Amino acid sequence: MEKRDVVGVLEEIALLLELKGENPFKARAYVNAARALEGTPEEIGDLVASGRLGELPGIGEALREKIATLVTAGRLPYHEDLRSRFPPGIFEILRIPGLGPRKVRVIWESLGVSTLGELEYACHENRLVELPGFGLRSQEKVLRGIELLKKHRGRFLCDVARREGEALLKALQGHPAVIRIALAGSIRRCSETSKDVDLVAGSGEPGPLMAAFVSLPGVEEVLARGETRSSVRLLSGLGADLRVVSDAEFPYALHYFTGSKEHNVAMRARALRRGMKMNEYGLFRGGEPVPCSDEAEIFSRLGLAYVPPELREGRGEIEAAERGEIPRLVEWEDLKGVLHVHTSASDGSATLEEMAEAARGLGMTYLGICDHSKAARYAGGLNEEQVEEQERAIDRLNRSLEGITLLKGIEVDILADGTLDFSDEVLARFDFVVASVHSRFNLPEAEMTRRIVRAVSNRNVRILGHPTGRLLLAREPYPVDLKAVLRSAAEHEICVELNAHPHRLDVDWRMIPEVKAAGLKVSINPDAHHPEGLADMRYGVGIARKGWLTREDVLNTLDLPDLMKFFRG
DNA sequence: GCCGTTTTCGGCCCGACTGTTTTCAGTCG
Repeated sequence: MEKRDVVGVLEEIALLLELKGENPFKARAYVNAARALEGTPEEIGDLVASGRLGELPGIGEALREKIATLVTAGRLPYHEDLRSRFPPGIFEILRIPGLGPRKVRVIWESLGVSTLGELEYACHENRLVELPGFGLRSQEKVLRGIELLKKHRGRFLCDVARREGEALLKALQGHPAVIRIALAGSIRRCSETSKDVDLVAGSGEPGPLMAAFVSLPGVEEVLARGETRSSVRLLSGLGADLRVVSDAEFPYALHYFTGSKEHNVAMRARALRRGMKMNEYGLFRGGEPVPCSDEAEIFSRLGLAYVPPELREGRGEIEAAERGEIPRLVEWEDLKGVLHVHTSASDGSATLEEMAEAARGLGMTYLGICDHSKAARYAGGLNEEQVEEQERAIDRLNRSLEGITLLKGIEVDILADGTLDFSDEVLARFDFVVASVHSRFNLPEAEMTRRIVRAVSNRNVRILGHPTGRLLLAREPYPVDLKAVLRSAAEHEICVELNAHPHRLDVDWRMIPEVKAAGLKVSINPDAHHPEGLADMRYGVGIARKGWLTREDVLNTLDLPDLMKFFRG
């Protein structure tokens, strides 16, 4: 069992213990152990094999044994026992905002409700109102929460979808029947969420390939199986489709199944206007195929410059391609450094040094440390003394580190009135300041807008962190007049964060053209809380590309001297 | 369930907010 799976089981045990009404600190211990595992760069198999698992902080005798069982046996009877005490639907109910383990337990025990659908029905019957600790308002809130969940049901975050997709790709790539194979669909377009994995293969023998696909180890259920298309559901709940065409048809199929639907409609209409017909099997003029060896040639045959998959959203990319105005989009290799990461000084799990090592390993030349400020108590926010302490630690490290420079930053909380969590004198000490909203998300739009405008007007602030506060598939953005915020940000020459954490991807790519139009640069920031989190910047690059950004539009493509010039305003 | 020590068990992050209640429990970040 992989580390990620072990972490998942430990977190689920914590939840189940809380549902059961166990000592909450016991549940916390499981969460702590999960964090400890996530935080160590070591392979979990090595830790178990070498008997060093117990050396991790928060893992004692009992957890050491349970984790070892999980890793070696792939399952844990303790976990399965716990799980069997509750209906499976209870996990979905727990995802309703405002419902924690205690309230869910009350609902389940007193109403016998065990699925989202039953709960919705119970709300409509006014049965929640009667329960201790509940009332009319909480019932309405639960209903709104169910609506939100239903809206997102069946969608998966980009990191999950990509991981699953790449695993399938890797498993099939070596198959002797495969000539070409690629990920298509929303994953290839770097969408922030996906419903399923789309794979397209070119092959002369679809039969054996399909047989291999439907019997891959991650497949839970085969939904459909045919010669050209098979559809399965993976253990994770994610769907996966494999379409097999001849090798000659591959470029057309890849384009067609990459989408988006809007892009394809526009492309087919264009083909018609030019006397051709286009579908997933080819491009035809008068019934005769127009041969293309790759996607670029298809675009070229239609009089278009190549359109990168990220741009294929039916938002003017075809018109731009016709004019030859598809920009050279920003690439991973353009990134020079990382801004906005956390360390164990606040709620991260790694030290300054470990984060620096990881950033250097990714080829980055600077790393901006941005732990939380003191108002973020839940996240172990730093006070003024701790900030000074960290400053000294960074100075010490910078003297010994080679190839990478640590920058002194802070993610300062924007307080409810738009003032910041540190005085201007303290903020002025940092190399740069990221200002973010972490509380009071429910202010009316006008007040929220005033609040953030005030924050970005502070001369010490250089970056506005996760500008809309959304959590993908979980929390809507807070109401805010983003255009007004962008105007103010432009006036004060600050930069807008593209938070690359897969749960955020905030600012939304649909808004990025407006950010650029306002004359603002975007900073692709991982908001990493552990070393592996730095690689999330890849998702940020994908989103930046969806927003039509070039290297020049992205702050952290600057070399350190130019970056510091920007920070000093 | 972990940890540190008071070496055998008590404390474990905590304040704001919400909706319930009439002084507080649960949830969230």
